[in-house]
Amino acid sequence: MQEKYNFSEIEHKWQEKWLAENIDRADTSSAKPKFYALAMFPYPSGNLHMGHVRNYSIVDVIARYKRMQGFEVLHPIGWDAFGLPAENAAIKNQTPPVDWTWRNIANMRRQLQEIGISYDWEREIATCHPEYYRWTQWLFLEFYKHGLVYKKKAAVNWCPSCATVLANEQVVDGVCERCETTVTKKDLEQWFFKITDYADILLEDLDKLPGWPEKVKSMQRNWIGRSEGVEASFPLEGQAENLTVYTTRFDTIYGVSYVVLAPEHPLVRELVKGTEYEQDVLAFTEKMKGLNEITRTSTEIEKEGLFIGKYCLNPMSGERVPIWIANYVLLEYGTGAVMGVPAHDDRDFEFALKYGLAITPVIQDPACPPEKKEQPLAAAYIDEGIMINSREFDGLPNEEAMEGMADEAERRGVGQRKVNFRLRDWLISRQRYWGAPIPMIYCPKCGTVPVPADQLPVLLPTDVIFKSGVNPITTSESFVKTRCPLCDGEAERETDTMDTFMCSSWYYLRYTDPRNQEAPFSETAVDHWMNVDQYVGGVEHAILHLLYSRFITKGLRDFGYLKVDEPFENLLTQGMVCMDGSKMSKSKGNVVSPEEIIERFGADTARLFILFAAPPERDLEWSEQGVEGCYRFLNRVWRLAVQYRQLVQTGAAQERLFKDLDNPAKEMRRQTHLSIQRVTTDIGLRFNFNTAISAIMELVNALYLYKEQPGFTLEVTQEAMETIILLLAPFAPHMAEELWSELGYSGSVHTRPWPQAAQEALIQDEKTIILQVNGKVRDRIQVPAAISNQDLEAKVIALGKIPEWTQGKAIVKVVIVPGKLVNLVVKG
RNA sequence: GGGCGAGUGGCGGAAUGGCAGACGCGGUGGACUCAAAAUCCACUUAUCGUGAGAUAGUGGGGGUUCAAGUCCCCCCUCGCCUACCA
Repeated sequence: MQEKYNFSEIEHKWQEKWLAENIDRADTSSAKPKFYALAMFPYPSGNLHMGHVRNYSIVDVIARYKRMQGFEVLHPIGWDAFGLPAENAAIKNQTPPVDWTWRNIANMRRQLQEIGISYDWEREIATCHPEYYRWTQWLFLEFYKHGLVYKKKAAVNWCPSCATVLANEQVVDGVCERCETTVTKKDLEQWFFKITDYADILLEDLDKLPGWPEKVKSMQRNWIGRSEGVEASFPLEGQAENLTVYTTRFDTIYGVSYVVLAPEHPLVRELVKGTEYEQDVLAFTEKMKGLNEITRTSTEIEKEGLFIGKYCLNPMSGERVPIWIANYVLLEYGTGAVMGVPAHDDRDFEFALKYGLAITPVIQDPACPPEKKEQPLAAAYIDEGIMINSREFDGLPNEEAMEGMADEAERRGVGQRKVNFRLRDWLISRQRYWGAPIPMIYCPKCGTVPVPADQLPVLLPTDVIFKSGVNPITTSESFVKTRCPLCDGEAERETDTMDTFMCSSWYYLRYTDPRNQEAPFSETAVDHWMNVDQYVGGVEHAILHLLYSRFITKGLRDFGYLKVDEPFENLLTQGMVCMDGSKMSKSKGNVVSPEEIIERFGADTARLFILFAAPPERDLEWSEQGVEGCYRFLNRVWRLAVQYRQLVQTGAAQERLFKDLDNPAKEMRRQTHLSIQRVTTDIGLRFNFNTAISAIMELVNALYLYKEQPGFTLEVTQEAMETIILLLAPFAPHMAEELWSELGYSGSVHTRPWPQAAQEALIQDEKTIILQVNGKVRDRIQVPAAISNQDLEAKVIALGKIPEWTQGKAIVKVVIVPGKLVNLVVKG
């Protein structure tokens, strides 16, 4: 055994051995209970960053710990390999995306192997591999077959720079998430997944996920945005048609003083046609179109609107109501038309004030003093109250009136209760090359025809030209020109590819059976491994990826391919890796490369630091000195092993008897088992790896001191050393493995059972009791652990410094917390 | 505007309602050394005190409790998400 900790040599040696033997292979037919540990798979950008290292280290600790606990662990890795950067790189360097991507994967695979994550490499997948995207296409067809995929012309978010459509989720502050170009609107025929059919169940089933952070669930709830309201029909004056509005405050219907439409609302053109208002209205609409998403939807911008010269009738009161258009009404939500109730809505209030529209209160604020009741409102009153100015509903609490009014509207056929969602259907078309082609064919005779499943995959063509602003796939004649599967006539292929969120919405299923050539996965494999027991990734995927994955899982369940309702049983969202207070990123120039750290300190140190510096959910502040501290700690463990080598080796495999231990030995042994207990709960129950590591550090510190004791006990020392190595195995797998073999143990430390805390070792003969007077700590005493409360009380009152504090005062109460504390409450 | 977090030493961070600051970093002192580095040991919230110790102390203010960093109410600051959703 070398005197010095040579991490580089050790790490490479074991990495090669583990890989050659694939010791982390997951066996589907194993009799052990299964555990599926999963990190969100990476985009192969070319290099691993610290965020990856953190993510994978967290999951690796869990995976290794579970293996030692006797579970058969599935811990796979793969590549979310389709996407824009490959294509941009292709344009820039004139290399095909496929080459760029595979080169990046090769490099990142090597980097992953250098941090010693315990993956089953035989299950590695890449979404850009035809054997993978073949099944992504199959998935598309399955959803199509079940009526959950459709094509429609839609005003879509268009990024002029990427020349593609973006999902709402990919537009951030009105600019493209990827290239930060301002997004515009464009009318295009697009493929959609009908996720809205699943809106209710996606919302409801969030309650089935106690293992998810509340934060993520609430983000999904808000995104789905379920609301209950009424769709009311306002008859248009002098026309047969109705104007439909959606409202969640039908109780305020008698307070309507105007109705307002989104400028793009199709009725607007019709209503103003040939009137004196036409020109102004069209000009206003054009102006709105010209504004980008941010300005348009910003609450900061002043409300602006225009009367369009027409009226409709309030379906409840029959009152004549002017029709307006305004910038604050969104076409996409509800019916694109809103009833304006200035007295009880902040936005309507602001609008009415500006344009001098009537403000009629219909709900009385109970807190409003009587003398103010007749005065004009200073602000909209949006809370509960008693109805006024609402005919037969006057005097009722507004919640009650809401029900009555809705009943009446339904009876009279002028309104209908309606549940509305903010969630839109999922637009999956992308006018890009580097993605899974949508398996559809357009035949002049037969129309839109799906590619038969046995003809999959629809391969990406290679005879394409890459240039900015054009979908390269359309430049491949061999791809576009095809034959109709039905009539064999000349036909054309769909040239759009799928949103990469499609590829990542089912990869966790493919891992269960990654080499299956007949199906995306076999029933046996998927039923055996699903659900994912622990999923770990960044909170940035809280909405999109996780919602789409839940949707796809529910669809496949409904089609009969799966049994599970939800894909991810437990979710952990890890914090960012920061430096100097802000997220490590290339643009900020505050990045530390994992490779550099591994070269200088080794993978075990890098892993240990990243797990020790903060609990996993929280942001982590990178600290060079912190890294050195962890390196020092591992060296300290190494030196301990070097010193004890001879001693431990002689007893490595033997049964140990702990008889006639002296006090220091008992204390050392207690420390050992206490550490086992703490590390076990910290990893298994709390995911607090930072405190788990500090518990191991304490054990190491205790052993350093114990060895200085005259006549220390061999068995106790052996047990402590062995425990340190076992507890360290999930965190610093290379060092643990090396020490395990150097100290004469056989086999891999990673296949050893996790140590168990022996209860008898934790028992103390004596305990320290805290003595308080009126809640303040005044003294502490050593007492036999088995002391009775009476004896303890008597002892406390008489002994130590306590009489000093109770002198001349009456003890009114004695609180005893057994084994811990005595509090005397005194008076006078 | 709304939602969710978080405020604890010089720093990262610990504390099932029961000794605030574990562990690590940094700092101080000592040992080893010709010397330095490394290592090992000890100390390290502030104020007062030679000392034993005392007092204060977890963003601010109230409250519940024998006992509050922890539970309840109000307020302040910071971070993230979301945003005219009718």
